[in-house]
Amino acid sequence: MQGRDKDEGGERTGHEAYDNGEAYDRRAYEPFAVTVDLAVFTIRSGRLHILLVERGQSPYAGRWALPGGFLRPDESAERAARRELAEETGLADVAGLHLEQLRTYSEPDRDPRMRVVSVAFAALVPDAPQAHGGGDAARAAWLPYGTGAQGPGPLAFDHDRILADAHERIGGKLEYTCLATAFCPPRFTLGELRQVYEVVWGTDLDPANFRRKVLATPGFVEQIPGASRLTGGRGKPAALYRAGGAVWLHPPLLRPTPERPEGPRP
Amino acid sequence: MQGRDKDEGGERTGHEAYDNGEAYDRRAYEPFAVTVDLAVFTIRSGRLHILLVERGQSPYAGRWALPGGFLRPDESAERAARRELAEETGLADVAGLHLEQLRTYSEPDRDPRMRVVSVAFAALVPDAPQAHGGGDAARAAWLPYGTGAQGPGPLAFDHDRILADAHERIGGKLEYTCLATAFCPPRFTLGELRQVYEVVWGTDLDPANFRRKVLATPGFVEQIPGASRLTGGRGKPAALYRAGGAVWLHPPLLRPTPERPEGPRP
DNA sequence: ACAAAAGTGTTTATGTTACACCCATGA
DNA sequence: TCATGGGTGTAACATAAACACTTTTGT
Repeated sequence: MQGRDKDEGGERTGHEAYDNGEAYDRRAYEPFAVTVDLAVFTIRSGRLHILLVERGQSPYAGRWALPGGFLRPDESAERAARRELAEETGLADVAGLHLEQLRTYSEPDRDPRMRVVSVAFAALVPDAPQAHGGGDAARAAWLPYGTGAQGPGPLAFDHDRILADAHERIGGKLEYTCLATAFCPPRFTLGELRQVYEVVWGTDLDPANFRRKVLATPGFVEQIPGASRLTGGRGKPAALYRAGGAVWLHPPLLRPTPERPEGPRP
Repeated sequence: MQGRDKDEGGERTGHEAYDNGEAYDRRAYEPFAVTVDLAVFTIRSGRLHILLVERGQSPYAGRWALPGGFLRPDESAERAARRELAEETGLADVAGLHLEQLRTYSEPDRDPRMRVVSVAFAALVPDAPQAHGGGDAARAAWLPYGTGAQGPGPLAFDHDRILADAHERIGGKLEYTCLATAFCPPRFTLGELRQVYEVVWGTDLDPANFRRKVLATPGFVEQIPGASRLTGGRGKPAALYRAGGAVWLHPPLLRPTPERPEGPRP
Protein backbone atom coordinates (compact mmCIF):
# COMPACT_ATOMS: atom_id res chain seq x y z
CA MET A 1 0.00 0.00 0.00
CA GLN A 2 1.18 3.39 -0.79
CA GLY A 3 1.05 6.41 1.45
CA ARG A 4 -2.66 6.44 1.46
CA ASP A 5 -4.21 7.37 4.76
CA LYS A 6 -1.33 9.56 5.54
CA ASP A 7 -2.16 12.82 3.85
CA GLU A 8 -5.16 14.04 5.80
CA GLY A 9 -4.62 13.52 9.47
CA GLY A 10 -7.27 11.54 11.19
CA GLU A 11 -9.32 11.01 8.08
CA ARG A 12 -10.65 7.56 7.74
CA THR A 13 -10.31 6.50 4.18
CA GLY A 14 -12.07 3.68 2.53
CA HIS A 15 -9.25 1.39 3.35
CA GLU A 16 -9.69 1.74 7.04
CA ALA A 17 -13.22 0.54 6.71
CA TYR A 18 -11.73 -2.93 6.47
CA ASP A 19 -9.20 -2.50 9.21
CA ASN A 20 -11.41 -4.06 11.83
CA GLY A 21 -12.72 -0.64 12.58
CA GLU A 22 -9.52 0.70 14.02
CA ALA A 23 -7.91 3.64 12.30
CA TYR A 24 -4.20 3.92 11.82
CA ASP A 25 -2.59 5.81 14.63
CA ARG A 26 0.45 7.99 14.45
CA ARG A 27 2.77 5.09 15.16
CA ALA A 28 1.86 3.61 11.87
CA TYR A 29 3.56 6.49 10.14
CA GLU A 30 6.77 6.18 12.06
CA PRO A 31 9.62 6.15 9.60
CA PHE A 32 12.23 3.48 9.09
CA ALA A 33 15.78 3.51 7.93
CA VAL A 34 16.13 1.59 4.69
CA THR A 35 19.38 -0.03 3.65
CA VAL A 36 20.66 -2.53 1.13
CA ASP A 37 22.85 -5.53 1.97
CA LEU A 38 24.88 -7.31 -0.65
CA ALA A 39 25.93 -10.94 -0.81
CA VAL A 40 28.60 -10.76 -3.51
CA PHE A 41 29.86 -14.14 -4.70
CA THR A 42 32.78 -15.04 -6.84
CA ILE A 43 34.81 -18.14 -7.58
CA ARG A 44 38.45 -18.00 -6.73
CA SER A 45 40.95 -20.84 -6.95
CA GLY A 46 38.19 -23.36 -7.17
CA ARG A 47 36.27 -22.19 -4.14
CA LEU A 48 33.25 -20.03 -3.63
CA HIS A 49 34.14 -16.71 -2.06
CA ILE A 50 32.09 -13.96 -0.54
CA LEU A 51 32.89 -10.27 -0.19
CA LEU A 52 32.87 -9.11 3.42
CA VAL A 53 33.79 -5.94 5.28
CA GLU A 54 35.06 -5.73 8.80
CA ARG A 55 33.09 -3.54 11.14
CA GLY A 56 35.04 -0.85 12.88
CA GLN A 57 32.54 0.10 15.54
CA SER A 58 29.88 -1.17 17.84
CA PRO A 59 27.71 -3.08 17.60
CA TYR A 60 29.53 -6.11 16.31
CA ALA A 61 32.83 -4.23 16.20
CA GLY A 62 35.52 -6.38 14.64
CA ARG A 63 32.99 -8.74 13.12
CA TRP A 64 32.69 -9.37 9.44
CA ALA A 65 29.54 -8.12 7.74
CA LEU A 66 27.99 -7.95 4.33
CA PRO A 67 28.73 -4.75 2.46
CA GLY A 68 25.87 -2.34 2.07
CA GLY A 69 24.57 1.06 2.89
CA PHE A 70 21.68 3.46 3.07
CA LEU A 71 19.25 4.17 0.31
CA ARG A 72 19.57 7.69 -0.91
CA PRO A 73 16.39 9.67 -1.28
CA ASP A 74 16.41 9.63 -5.06
CA GLU A 75 17.42 6.07 -5.82
CA SER A 76 15.73 2.70 -5.82
CA ALA A 77 17.08 -0.24 -3.87
CA GLU A 78 18.42 -1.67 -7.11
CA ARG A 79 20.32 1.50 -7.90
CA ALA A 80 21.66 1.72 -4.37
CA ALA A 81 22.78 -1.89 -4.53
CA ARG A 82 24.58 -1.38 -7.82
CA ARG A 83 26.24 1.74 -6.50
CA GLU A 84 27.41 -0.09 -3.41
CA LEU A 85 28.60 -2.97 -5.56
CA ALA A 86 30.75 -0.61 -7.60
CA GLU A 87 32.12 1.04 -4.50
CA GLU A 88 32.90 -2.11 -2.58
CA THR A 89 34.36 -4.18 -5.39
CA GLY A 90 36.20 -1.35 -7.07
CA LEU A 91 34.89 -2.64 -10.37
CA ALA A 92 34.33 -0.10 -13.11
CA ASP A 93 31.85 -1.92 -15.33
CA VAL A 94 29.29 -2.92 -12.78
CA ALA A 95 26.56 -2.50 -15.37
CA GLY A 96 26.70 -6.02 -16.74
CA LEU A 97 27.03 -7.87 -13.47
CA HIS A 98 24.29 -10.05 -12.18
CA LEU A 99 22.44 -8.37 -9.36
CA GLU A 100 19.30 -9.88 -8.00
CA GLN A 101 16.99 -8.91 -5.23
CA LEU A 102 16.84 -11.63 -2.62
CA ARG A 103 14.31 -10.50 -0.07
CA THR A 104 13.80 -7.87 2.59
CA TYR A 105 14.71 -8.38 6.23
CA SER A 106 12.65 -6.38 8.64
CA GLU A 107 12.66 -8.03 12.05
CA PRO A 108 12.25 -5.23 14.57
CA ASP A 109 15.28 -6.29 16.60
CA ARG A 110 17.74 -7.00 13.84
CA ASP A 111 19.70 -3.86 14.67
CA PRO A 112 20.04 -3.17 18.39
CA ARG A 113 20.16 0.57 17.90
CA MET A 114 17.27 1.42 15.66
CA ARG A 115 14.65 0.15 13.29
CA VAL A 116 16.33 -0.79 10.03
CA VAL A 117 14.65 -2.45 7.10
CA SER A 118 17.17 -3.94 4.71
CA VAL A 119 16.68 -5.04 1.13
CA ALA A 120 19.15 -7.84 0.45
CA PHE A 121 20.70 -8.55 -2.94
CA ALA A 122 22.77 -11.35 -4.33
CA ALA A 123 25.47 -10.44 -6.83
CA LEU A 124 27.72 -12.61 -8.96
CA VAL A 125 31.13 -11.43 -10.05
CA PRO A 126 33.01 -13.27 -12.83
CA ASP A 127 36.34 -13.39 -11.10
CA ALA A 128 37.94 -11.81 -8.11
CA PRO A 129 38.04 -8.27 -9.44
CA GLN A 130 41.05 -7.40 -7.34
CA ALA A 131 42.50 -8.27 -3.99
CA HIS A 132 40.39 -5.34 -2.94
CA GLY A 133 41.77 -1.89 -2.36
CA GLY A 134 41.21 0.56 0.42
CA GLY A 135 42.29 -0.71 3.72
CA ASP A 136 43.32 0.92 6.89
CA ALA A 137 41.07 0.40 9.84
CA ALA A 138 38.14 -1.30 8.18
CA ARG A 139 39.09 -4.04 5.79
CA ALA A 140 37.20 -5.62 3.01
CA ALA A 141 38.13 -9.04 1.74
CA TRP A 142 37.05 -12.05 -0.23
CA LEU A 143 36.64 -14.89 2.22
CA PRO A 144 35.92 -18.51 1.34
CA TYR A 145 32.26 -19.28 1.78
CA GLY A 146 31.41 -21.52 4.67
CA THR A 147 34.69 -21.56 6.49
CA GLY A 148 33.52 -22.55 9.92
CA ALA A 149 30.74 -20.09 10.59
CA GLN A 150 32.02 -17.71 7.93
CA GLY A 151 35.68 -17.79 8.75
CA PRO A 152 36.34 -15.69 11.77
CA GLY A 153 33.15 -16.34 13.66
CA PRO A 154 29.60 -15.47 12.79
CA LEU A 155 28.75 -12.40 10.79
CA ALA A 156 27.28 -9.24 12.26
CA PHE A 157 23.53 -8.71 12.60
CA ASP A 158 21.44 -11.30 10.73
CA HIS A 159 23.96 -11.49 7.93
CA ASP A 160 24.60 -15.20 8.35
CA ARG A 161 20.98 -15.79 7.59
CA ILE A 162 21.06 -13.45 4.62
CA LEU A 163 24.17 -15.12 3.29
CA ALA A 164 22.67 -18.57 3.65
CA ASP A 165 19.53 -17.42 1.87
CA ALA A 166 21.62 -15.94 -0.92
CA HIS A 167 23.63 -19.13 -1.36
CA GLU A 168 20.50 -21.23 -1.49
CA ARG A 169 18.95 -18.88 -4.03
CA ILE A 170 21.99 -18.97 -6.27
CA GLY A 171 22.25 -22.73 -6.04
CA GLY A 172 18.61 -23.12 -6.94
CA LYS A 173 18.76 -20.72 -9.83
CA LEU A 174 21.62 -22.62 -11.41
CA GLU A 175 19.19 -25.46 -11.85
CA TYR A 176 16.73 -23.73 -14.08
CA THR A 177 18.40 -20.62 -15.44
CA CYS A 178 21.53 -19.81 -17.42
CA LEU A 179 22.84 -17.85 -14.48
CA ALA A 180 26.10 -19.79 -14.26
CA THR A 181 27.68 -17.75 -17.04
CA ALA A 182 27.48 -14.71 -14.78
CA PHE A 183 30.29 -16.25 -12.74
CA CYS A 184 32.47 -16.63 -15.83
CA PRO A 185 34.64 -14.17 -17.72
CA PRO A 186 33.50 -13.13 -21.21
CA ARG A 187 35.26 -16.11 -22.77
CA PHE A 188 35.23 -19.36 -20.85
CA THR A 189 35.58 -23.10 -21.29
CA LEU A 190 32.93 -25.64 -20.53
CA GLY A 191 35.14 -26.93 -17.77
CA GLU A 192 35.08 -23.54 -16.14
CA LEU A 193 31.33 -23.40 -16.49
CA ARG A 194 31.04 -26.83 -14.95
CA GLN A 195 33.24 -25.75 -12.10
CA VAL A 196 30.69 -23.04 -11.28
CA TYR A 197 28.06 -25.68 -10.68
CA GLU A 198 30.43 -27.90 -8.76
CA VAL A 199 31.65 -25.13 -6.50
CA VAL A 200 28.26 -23.65 -5.74
CA TRP A 201 26.55 -26.99 -5.27
CA GLY A 202 29.49 -28.62 -3.57
CA THR A 203 29.21 -31.71 -5.77
CA ASP A 204 31.01 -33.30 -8.68
CA LEU A 205 29.43 -33.49 -12.09
CA ASP A 206 30.15 -35.83 -14.96
CA PRO A 207 32.05 -33.71 -17.49
CA ALA A 208 30.68 -35.61 -20.47
CA ASN A 209 27.06 -35.37 -19.46
CA PHE A 210 27.39 -31.78 -18.38
CA ARG A 211 28.84 -30.87 -21.72
CA ARG A 212 26.03 -32.52 -23.62
CA LYS A 213 23.41 -30.92 -21.44
CA VAL A 214 24.78 -27.42 -21.87
CA LEU A 215 25.26 -27.72 -25.62
CA ALA A 216 21.78 -29.18 -26.00
CA THR A 217 20.24 -26.06 -24.48
CA PRO A 218 19.91 -23.50 -27.28
CA GLY A 219 21.27 -20.12 -26.33
CA PHE A 220 22.99 -21.19 -23.13
CA VAL A 221 26.49 -20.81 -24.63
CA GLU A 222 27.89 -19.97 -28.07
CA GLN A 223 31.15 -21.36 -29.26
CA ILE A 224 33.79 -18.85 -30.29
CA PRO A 225 35.07 -20.34 -33.55
CA GLY A 226 38.69 -21.33 -33.62
CA ALA A 227 39.45 -20.09 -30.14
CA SER A 228 40.87 -22.40 -27.55
CA ARG A 229 42.76 -22.17 -24.33
CA LEU A 230 44.83 -24.28 -22.04
CA THR A 231 43.19 -24.81 -18.71
CA GLY A 232 45.49 -25.33 -15.82
CA GLY A 233 48.43 -26.03 -18.06
CA ARG A 234 47.61 -29.67 -18.53
CA GLY A 235 45.38 -31.52 -20.89
CA LYS A 236 43.93 -30.82 -24.28
CA PRO A 237 43.18 -27.18 -25.03
CA ALA A 238 39.50 -26.45 -24.51
CA ALA A 239 37.21 -24.62 -26.89
CA LEU A 240 36.08 -21.20 -25.75
CA TYR A 241 32.49 -20.12 -25.39
CA ARG A 242 30.60 -17.00 -24.51
CA ALA A 243 27.22 -16.60 -22.84
CA GLY A 244 24.24 -17.03 -25.14
CA GLY A 245 21.01 -15.13 -25.10
CA ALA A 246 18.87 -17.65 -23.24
CA VAL A 247 17.91 -17.08 -19.65
CA TRP A 248 15.94 -20.22 -18.88
CA LEU A 249 17.08 -23.83 -18.87
CA HIS A 250 14.58 -26.30 -20.27
CA PRO A 251 14.59 -28.87 -19.02
CA PRO A 252 16.40 -27.87 -15.86
CA LEU A 253 19.79 -29.12 -14.81
CA LEU A 254 18.94 -30.58 -11.45
CA ARG A 255 21.32 -31.05 -8.57
CA PRO A 256 22.65 -34.60 -8.50
CA THR A 257 21.34 -35.30 -5.02
CA PRO A 258 17.73 -34.27 -4.75
CA GLU A 259 18.36 -33.51 -1.12
CA ARG A 260 16.75 -30.17 -0.80
CA PRO A 261 17.57 -27.95 2.13
CA GLU A 262 15.29 -28.61 5.01
CA GLY A 263 13.08 -26.07 6.60
CA PRO A 264 9.86 -24.28 5.94
CA ARG A 265 11.28 -22.05 3.26
CA PRO A 266 10.18 -23.41 -0.11
CA MET B 1 23.76 -2.72 6.07
CA GLN B 2 22.52 -1.88 9.43
CA GLY B 3 22.39 1.50 10.98
CA ARG B 4 26.10 1.72 11.14
CA ASP B 5 27.42 5.16 10.33
CA LYS B 6 24.39 6.72 11.76
CA ASP B 7 25.03 6.81 15.46
CA GLU B 8 27.81 9.31 15.78
CA GLY B 9 27.08 12.30 13.64
CA GLY B 10 29.75 13.09 11.14
CA GLU B 11 32.00 10.27 12.18
CA ARG B 12 33.53 8.45 9.31
CA THR B 13 33.48 4.79 10.02
CA GLY B 14 35.47 2.15 8.32
CA HIS B 15 32.73 1.56 5.89
CA GLU B 16 32.96 5.00 4.44
CA ALA B 17 36.57 4.36 3.62
CA TYR B 18 35.23 2.45 0.63
CA ASP B 19 32.57 4.93 -0.30
CA ASN B 20 34.72 6.65 -2.87
CA GLY B 21 35.88 8.92 -0.15
CA GLU B 22 32.58 10.69 0.28
CA ALA B 23 30.89 10.49 3.63
CA TYR B 24 27.17 9.98 3.95
CA ASP B 25 25.37 13.27 4.28
CA ARG B 26 22.21 13.91 6.17
CA ARG B 27 20.06 13.03 3.16
CA ALA B 28 21.28 9.50 3.41
CA TYR B 29 19.49 9.15 6.69
CA GLU B 30 16.24 10.51 5.42
CA PRO B 31 13.51 8.16 6.50
CA PHE B 32 11.13 6.27 4.31
CA ALA B 33 7.63 5.05 4.77
CA VAL B 34 7.50 1.26 4.67
CA THR B 35 4.39 -0.61 3.66
CA VAL B 36 3.34 -4.10 2.66
CA ASP B 37 1.31 -4.94 -0.44
CA LEU B 38 -0.54 -8.21 -0.78
CA ALA B 39 -1.36 -10.17 -3.89
CA VAL B 40 -3.94 -12.60 -2.52
CA PHE B 41 -4.95 -15.34 -4.93
CA THR B 42 -7.75 -17.82 -4.78
CA ILE B 43 -9.55 -20.07 -7.18
CA ARG B 44 -13.22 -19.48 -7.62
CA SER B 45 -15.54 -21.19 -10.05
CA GLY B 46 -12.64 -22.45 -12.06
CA ARG B 47 -10.90 -19.13 -12.46
CA LEU B 48 -8.01 -17.46 -10.72
CA HIS B 49 -9.16 -14.53 -8.61
CA ILE B 50 -7.32 -11.75 -6.88
CA LEU B 51 -8.36 -9.71 -3.87
CA LEU B 52 -8.52 -5.99 -4.63
CA VAL B 53 -9.68 -2.89 -2.80
CA GLU B 54 -11.07 0.22 -4.37
CA ARG B 55 -9.30 3.41 -3.54
CA GLY B 56 -11.46 6.14 -2.11
CA GLN B 57 -9.14 9.06 -2.50
CA SER B 58 -6.50 10.63 -4.63
CA PRO B 59 -4.19 9.58 -6.10
CA TYR B 60 -5.78 6.89 -8.19
CA ALA B 61 -9.18 7.53 -6.62
CA GLY B 62 -11.69 4.98 -7.81
CA ARG B 63 -8.98 2.65 -9.03
CA TRP B 64 -8.51 -0.87 -7.78
CA ALA B 65 -5.39 -1.55 -5.77
CA LEU B 66 -3.76 -4.37 -3.89
CA PRO B 67 -4.62 -4.47 -0.20
CA GLY B 68 -1.90 -3.48 2.18
CA GLY B 69 -0.83 -1.02 4.79
CA PHE B 70 1.90 0.45 6.89
CA LEU B 71 4.39 -1.48 8.94
CA ARG B 72 3.91 -0.85 12.60
CA PRO B 73 6.98 -0.04 14.62
CA ASP B 74 7.08 -3.35 16.41
CA GLU B 75 6.30 -5.80 13.66
CA SER B 76 8.19 -7.35 10.79
CA ALA B 77 6.95 -7.14 7.24
CA GLU B 78 5.80 -10.77 7.51
CA ARG B 79 3.75 -10.01 10.57
CA ALA B 80 2.29 -6.90 9.02
CA ALA B 81 1.39 -8.84 5.91
CA ARG B 82 -0.34 -11.58 7.89
CA ARG B 83 -2.21 -8.99 9.91
CA GLU B 84 -3.38 -7.26 6.76
CA LEU B 85 -4.32 -10.59 5.27
CA ALA B 86 -6.54 -11.34 8.25
CA GLU B 87 -8.10 -7.90 8.12
CA GLU B 88 -8.74 -7.82 4.40
CA THR B 89 -10.00 -11.34 3.92
CA GLY B 90 -11.95 -11.54 7.14
CA LEU B 91 -10.48 -14.99 7.67
CA ALA B 92 -10.00 -16.12 11.22
CA ASP B 93 -7.38 -18.82 10.80
CA VAL B 94 -4.82 -16.91 8.82
CA ALA B 95 -2.04 -18.82 10.54
CA GLY B 96 -1.90 -21.71 8.14
CA LEU B 97 -2.23 -19.79 4.92
CA HIS B 98 0.60 -19.57 2.50
CA LEU B 99 2.25 -16.18 2.61
CA GLU B 100 5.43 -15.55 0.76
CA GLN B 101 7.58 -12.52 0.34
CA LEU B 102 7.80 -11.54 -3.29
CA ARG B 103 10.18 -8.64 -3.48
CA THR B 104 10.44 -5.02 -2.48
CA TYR B 105 9.45 -2.14 -4.70
CA SER B 106 11.29 1.05 -4.08
CA GLU B 107 11.28 3.20 -7.18
CA PRO B 108 11.43 6.80 -5.95
CA ASP B 109 8.40 7.89 -7.97
CA ARG B 110 6.09 4.98 -7.33
CA ASP B 111 3.92 7.12 -5.06
CA PRO B 112 3.42 10.67 -6.29
CA ARG B 113 3.11 12.08 -2.80
CA MET B 114 6.02 10.67 -0.87
CA ARG B 115 8.77 8.15 -0.73
CA VAL B 116 7.27 4.75 -0.02
CA VAL B 117 9.13 1.47 0.02
CA SER B 118 6.79 -1.46 -0.20
CA VAL B 119 7.45 -5.09 0.62
CA ALA B 120 5.18 -7.18 -1.57
CA PHE B 121 3.79 -10.58 -0.59
CA ALA B 122 1.93 -13.26 -2.43
CA ALA B 123 -0.72 -15.16 -0.52
CA LEU B 124 -2.77 -18.20 -1.44
CA VAL B 125 -6.20 -18.78 -0.01
CA PRO B 126 -7.89 -22.18 -0.32
CA ASP B 127 -11.26 -20.93 -1.41
CA ALA B 128 -13.05 -17.65 -1.55
CA PRO B 129 -13.31 -17.12 2.18
CA GLN B 130 -16.43 -15.03 1.83
CA ALA B 131 -17.96 -12.61 -0.61
CA HIS B 132 -16.08 -10.16 1.55
CA GLY B 133 -17.64 -8.13 4.27
CA GLY B 134 -17.43 -4.49 5.08
CA GLY B 135 -18.53 -2.30 2.31
CA ASP B 136 -19.71 1.21 2.08
CA ALA B 137 -17.52 3.67 0.26
CA ALA B 138 -14.44 1.62 -0.34
CA ARG B 139 -15.11 -1.84 -1.61
CA ALA B 140 -13.04 -4.92 -1.53
CA ALA B 141 -13.71 -7.73 -3.95
CA TRP B 142 -12.41 -10.86 -5.55
CA LEU B 143 -11.89 -10.05 -9.22
CA PRO B 144 -10.94 -12.54 -11.90
CA TYR B 145 -7.24 -12.31 -12.66
CA GLY B 146 -6.36 -10.85 -16.01
CA THR B 147 -9.71 -9.46 -17.05
CA GLY B 148 -8.59 -6.87 -19.51
CA ALA B 149 -6.00 -4.93 -17.60
CA GLN B 150 -7.34 -6.19 -14.28
CA GLY B 151 -10.99 -5.74 -14.88
CA PRO B 152 -11.87 -2.09 -14.58
CA GLY B 153 -8.70 -0.59 -15.94
CA PRO B 154 -5.18 -0.71 -14.63
CA LEU B 155 -4.45 -0.91 -10.94
CA ALA B 156 -3.21 1.98 -8.84
CA PHE B 157 0.48 2.73 -8.42
CA ASP B 158 2.77 -0.03 -9.70
CA HIS B 159 0.37 -2.70 -8.58
CA ASP B 160 -0.07 -4.17 -12.04
CA ARG B 161 3.61 -4.92 -12.05
CA ILE B 162 3.48 -6.39 -8.56
CA LEU B 163 0.52 -8.52 -9.48
CA ALA B 164 2.22 -9.80 -12.61
CA ASP B 165 5.35 -10.62 -10.63
CA ALA B 166 3.26 -12.44 -8.05
CA HIS B 167 1.46 -14.48 -10.67
CA GLU B 168 4.70 -15.45 -12.32
CA ARG B 169 6.20 -16.43 -8.99
CA ILE B 170 3.24 -18.60 -8.06
CA GLY B 171 3.22 -20.26 -11.46
CA GLY B 172 6.89 -21.02 -11.21
CA LYS B 173 6.67 -22.38 -7.72
CA LEU B 174 3.99 -24.83 -8.70
CA GLU B 175 6.62 -26.47 -10.86
CA TYR B 176 9.05 -27.43 -8.17
CA THR B 177 7.21 -27.19 -4.85
CA CYS B 178 4.10 -28.72 -3.32
CA LEU B 179 2.56 -25.27 -3.11
CA ALA B 180 -0.56 -26.23 -5.03
CA THR B 181 -2.17 -27.76 -1.96
CA ALA B 182 -2.23 -24.29 -0.41
CA PHE B 183 -5.02 -23.43 -2.85
CA CYS B 184 -7.05 -26.42 -1.78
CA PRO B 185 -9.33 -27.03 1.20
CA PRO B 186 -8.16 -29.52 3.85
CA ARG B 187 -9.66 -32.40 1.91
CA PHE B 188 -9.48 -32.31 -1.85
CA THR B 189 -9.58 -34.52 -4.89
CA LEU B 190 -6.79 -34.93 -7.38
CA GLY B 191 -9.02 -33.28 -9.93
CA GLU B 192 -9.21 -30.19 -7.76
CA LEU B 193 -5.47 -30.23 -7.32
CA ARG B 194 -5.01 -30.51 -11.05
CA GLN B 195 -7.36 -27.61 -11.56
CA VAL B 196 -5.03 -25.44 -9.49
CA TYR B 197 -2.26 -26.06 -11.99
CA GLU B 198 -4.53 -25.59 -14.96
CA VAL B 199 -6.00 -22.35 -13.69
CA VAL B 200 -2.73 -20.77 -12.63
CA TRP B 201 -0.84 -21.86 -15.73
CA GLY B 202 -3.73 -21.35 -18.08
CA THR B 203 -3.19 -24.74 -19.70
CA ASP B 204 -4.78 -28.16 -19.73
CA LEU B 205 -3.08 -31.14 -18.19
CA ASP B 206 -3.54 -34.81 -18.86
CA PRO B 207 -5.47 -36.12 -15.86
CA ALA B 208 -3.88 -39.54 -16.05
CA ASN B 209 -0.30 -38.33 -16.19
CA PHE B 210 -0.92 -35.70 -13.57
CA ARG B 211 -2.32 -38.27 -11.22
CA ARG B 212 0.67 -40.56 -11.63
CA LYS B 213 3.08 -37.72 -11.15
CA VAL B 214 1.49 -36.51 -7.94
CA LEU B 215 1.14 -39.96 -6.43
CA ALA B 216 4.73 -40.79 -7.35
CA THR B 217 6.01 -37.88 -5.29
CA PRO B 218 6.25 -39.04 -1.68
CA GLY B 219 4.66 -36.65 0.74
CA PHE B 220 2.88 -34.49 -1.81
CA VAL B 221 -0.56 -35.83 -0.90
CA GLU B 222 -1.90 -38.51 1.42
CA GLN B 223 -5.04 -40.40 0.66
CA ILE B 224 -7.81 -40.25 3.25
CA PRO B 225 -8.88 -43.89 3.46
CA GLY B 226 -12.41 -44.61 2.47
CA ALA B 227 -13.38 -41.03 1.82
CA SER B 228 -14.70 -39.94 -1.54
CA ARG B 229 -16.71 -37.13 -2.99
CA LEU B 230 -18.68 -36.27 -6.04
CA THR B 231 -17.11 -33.49 -8.04
CA GLY B 232 -19.44 -31.35 -10.02
CA GLY B 233 -22.25 -33.82 -9.71
CA ARG B 234 -21.16 -35.93 -12.64
CA GLY B 235 -18.71 -38.73 -12.96
CA LYS B 236 -17.24 -41.29 -10.66
CA PRO B 237 -16.73 -40.18 -7.07
CA ALA B 238 -13.13 -39.20 -6.46
CA ALA B 239 -10.94 -40.26 -3.59
CA LEU B 240 -10.07 -37.55 -1.11
CA TYR B 241 -6.57 -36.50 -0.19
CA ARG B 242 -4.91 -34.11 2.20
CA ALA B 243 -1.63 -32.26 1.87
CA GLY B 244 1.44 -34.30 2.75
CA GLY B 245 4.55 -33.13 4.50
CA ALA B 246 6.78 -32.61 1.51
CA VAL B 247 7.59 -29.11 0.30
CA TRP B 248 9.74 -29.87 -2.75
CA LEU B 249 8.82 -31.64 -5.94
CA HIS B 250 11.53 -33.92 -7.30
CA PRO B 251 11.68 -34.07 -10.15
CA PRO B 252 9.68 -30.96 -10.91
CA LEU B 253 6.34 -30.84 -12.64
CA LEU B 254 7.17 -28.58 -15.55
CA ARG B 255 4.75 -26.42 -17.44
CA PRO B 256 3.60 -28.18 -20.62
CA THR B 257 4.84 -25.43 -22.89
CA PRO B 258 8.38 -24.51 -22.00
CA GLU B 259 7.52 -20.98 -23.05
CA ARG B 260 8.93 -19.00 -20.23
CA PRO B 261 7.85 -15.46 -19.68
CA GLU B 262 10.03 -13.12 -21.62
CA GLY B 263 12.03 -10.39 -20.09
CA PRO B 264 15.22 -9.91 -18.20
CA ARG B 265 13.85 -11.26 -14.96
CA PRO B 266 15.12 -14.78 -14.44
C1' DA C 1 -28.18 -45.23 -22.71
C1' DC C 2 -25.30 -41.44 -22.43
C1' DA C 3 -22.09 -37.89 -20.77
C1' DA C 4 -18.73 -36.93 -17.60
C1' DA C 5 -15.07 -37.52 -14.57
C1' DA C 6 -12.11 -41.03 -12.02
C1' DG C 7 -8.78 -44.24 -12.49
C1' DT C 8 -5.60 -48.00 -15.02
C1' DG C 9 -2.66 -49.64 -18.74
C1' DT C 10 0.46 -49.31 -22.58
C1' DT C 11 3.31 -47.53 -26.07
C1' DT C 12 6.58 -44.19 -27.64
C1' DA C 13 9.62 -40.56 -27.22
C1' DT C 14 12.86 -38.10 -24.59
C1' DG C 15 16.10 -37.31 -21.17
C1' DT C 16 19.55 -38.96 -17.61
C1' DT C 17 23.36 -41.88 -15.77
C1' DA C 18 27.30 -44.39 -15.91
C1' DC C 19 30.72 -45.71 -18.13
C1' DA C 20 34.43 -46.85 -21.81
C1' DC C 21 37.25 -44.75 -24.93
C1' DC C 22 40.11 -41.49 -27.91
C1' DC C 23 42.59 -36.82 -28.31
C1' DA C 24 45.91 -33.16 -27.38
C1' DT C 25 48.93 -31.14 -24.41
C1' DG C 26 52.81 -30.25 -20.67
C1' DA C 27 56.00 -32.36 -17.79
C1' DT D 1 55.35 -42.00 -21.83
C1' DC D 2 52.49 -40.64 -18.44
C1' DA D 3 49.12 -37.80 -16.14
C1' DT D 4 45.53 -34.63 -17.05
C1' DG D 5 41.60 -32.62 -18.74
C1' DG D 6 38.89 -32.10 -23.34
C1' DG D 7 35.77 -34.36 -26.16
C1' DT D 8 32.85 -38.52 -28.30
C1' DG D 9 30.11 -42.87 -28.07
C1' DT D 10 26.83 -45.90 -26.19
C1' DA D 11 23.94 -48.98 -23.59
C1' DA D 12 20.87 -49.12 -19.36
C1' DC D 13 17.72 -46.77 -16.99
C1' DA D 14 14.20 -43.34 -15.67
C1' DT D 15 10.85 -40.03 -16.85
C1' DA D 16 7.31 -37.79 -19.67
C1' DA D 17 3.59 -37.57 -23.38
C1' DA D 18 -0.11 -39.41 -25.81
C1' DC D 19 -3.98 -42.01 -25.91
C1' DA D 20 -6.94 -46.15 -25.49
C1' DC D 21 -9.73 -48.21 -22.17
C1' DT D 22 -12.55 -49.46 -17.91
C1' DT D 23 -15.32 -47.81 -13.82
C1' DT D 24 -18.89 -45.29 -11.51
C1' DT D 25 -21.80 -41.81 -11.01
C1' DG D 26 -26.04 -38.35 -12.46
C1' DT D 27 -29.31 -37.34 -15.89
